[in-house]
Amino acid sequence: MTAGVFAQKTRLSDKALRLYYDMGLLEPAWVNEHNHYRYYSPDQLEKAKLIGLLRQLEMPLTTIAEVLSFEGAEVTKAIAGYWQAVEEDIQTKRKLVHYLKTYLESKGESMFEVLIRDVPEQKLLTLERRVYIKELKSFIKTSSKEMYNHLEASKQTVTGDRMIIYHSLVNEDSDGPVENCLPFEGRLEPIGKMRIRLEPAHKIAYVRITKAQVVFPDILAAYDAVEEYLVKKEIKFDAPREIFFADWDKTGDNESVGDVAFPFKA
Amino acid sequence: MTAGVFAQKTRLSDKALRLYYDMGLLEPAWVNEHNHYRYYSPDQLEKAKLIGLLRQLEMPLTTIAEVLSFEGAEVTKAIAGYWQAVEEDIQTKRKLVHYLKTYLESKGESMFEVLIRDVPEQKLLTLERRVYIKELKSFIKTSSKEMYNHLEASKQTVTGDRMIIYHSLVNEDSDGPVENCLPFEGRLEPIGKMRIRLEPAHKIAYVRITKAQVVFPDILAAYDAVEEYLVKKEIKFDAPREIFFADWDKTGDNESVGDVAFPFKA
DNA sequence: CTTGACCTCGCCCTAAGGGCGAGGCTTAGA
DNA sequence: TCTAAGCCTCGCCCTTAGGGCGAGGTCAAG
Repeated sequence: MTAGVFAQKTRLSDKALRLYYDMGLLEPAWVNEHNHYRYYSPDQLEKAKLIGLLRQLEMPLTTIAEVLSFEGAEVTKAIAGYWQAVEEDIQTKRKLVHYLKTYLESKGESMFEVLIRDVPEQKLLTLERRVYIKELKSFIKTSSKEMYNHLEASKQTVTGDRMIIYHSLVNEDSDGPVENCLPFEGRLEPIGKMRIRLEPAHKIAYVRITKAQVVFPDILAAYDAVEEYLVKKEIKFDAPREIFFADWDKTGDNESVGDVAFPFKA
Repeated sequence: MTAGVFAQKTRLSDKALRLYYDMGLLEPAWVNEHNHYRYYSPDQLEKAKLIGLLRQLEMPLTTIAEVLSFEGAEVTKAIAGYWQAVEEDIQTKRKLVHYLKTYLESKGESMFEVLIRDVPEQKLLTLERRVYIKELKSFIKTSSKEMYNHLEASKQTVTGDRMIIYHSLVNEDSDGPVENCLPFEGRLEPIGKMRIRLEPAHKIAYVRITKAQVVFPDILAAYDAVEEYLVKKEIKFDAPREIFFADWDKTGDNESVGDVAFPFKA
């Protein structure tokens, strides 16, 4: 079967078939070595059609190649896995759409009240790492645990509110350094990747957030509110942070758990 | 504010900002005519951030430009409209995933029994048009109504099963000509774009489908079954058609409404 | 005056092809 | 046997929304 006929039968374009050949996704049954004419066999119709259907899902060709390398139930599993990821992606975007809606509707009348307060000098035990948004939760969990363990082993206790500092943008495809911080007093040796540093006294502009608001994209509104406030006042600020003063597990969804804060020099 | 500072504040890349400038989506507050340095004003932060969020939805820049050209509630509406389209697209794909699952699971043991029957010569009143899959339903509805009206006005009646012939591929981005056909007897003048033609006697290979199966992508399985049968027997066939013998509105979801058929010459 | 940081511009790259045109191959008709 | 039409391949440029890199111009501070 010539390339043209095969294209018609599979409802794939000639160009697409050539591409699949070039990248080894669907090799013709026979290729004339002299003029490079491609000839397909009827056995290949099924595979070609499957590729076409997977492309209708906008599955990338590399993923399709993977899927086709499987057999039997694995194929279905691979497709389901891919689709699961798509659904999750859509779910995130859905939330963003919702956020945009409320953001645009409440334009101007921010739901947040921006406050200012002084933060005294603090000694911090910190763990910093570059993480993507996906890894953020687990990073916070494990790094907190490590640090608490270290403090306990050293017979020291936490003396302030734990903080997450976002030194740079963290999202789907940008891993800003994130620093998990625990304030303490007394003496402590740094172990592993932990650092001990002194944070000078400063002021922060902040808004108080509830547990329910600590979720993408709702939390963006909190950041926006503080940032807008500072920009309006022409105050220069440093890396934003989330300061948690409540015990996460013991806090209800509509109770305050912490602040979204931007430090600045008075 | 220089380009770099603005990029940091908006969390957009420098390249992106330049692109938005080049295409007029977000013009800097001032551009140095001599060295083309761009300078932005704080007023533009909000717009830039909105663009960034819309890009997170993977909204195309042209659509973003449209959205930004609106004001007030129109903006929200435009975003909602865009998102609606995305959801519909996902819904279609979701169905396709489901179809793939059942298709791959029931590999080999097709649920359809392919049958052969003779179709006698028929006189057809037809309306043909190029339509995309989106327009298909409404085309069938309106063209059927037109033809029924014409038959009634001419005191003729339908003498066979109505048929939809797909002369070429119809989907999201390919509008094959689609022909809606009503068999009749007697004399009739063609009006408007209607055609009257004689379809010679032929054989068809077909599978019977229920009302529930007349929906993308389930109907693909029916097409596949017949096509596979004919290919295996090395029988050449013509444009496929859907032949409906039942009254759509009076048929239950699991009752047969028609056949998916491929005509061929014996 | 120099250094380093910042900025622009231009080129090439991505994924999955679409469109077009040159040139080669094959086959049917004259 | 010649020719024209149709089919095939290959190569180039185009699309989106930028990313990466390098050359060269610019700015502010030491």
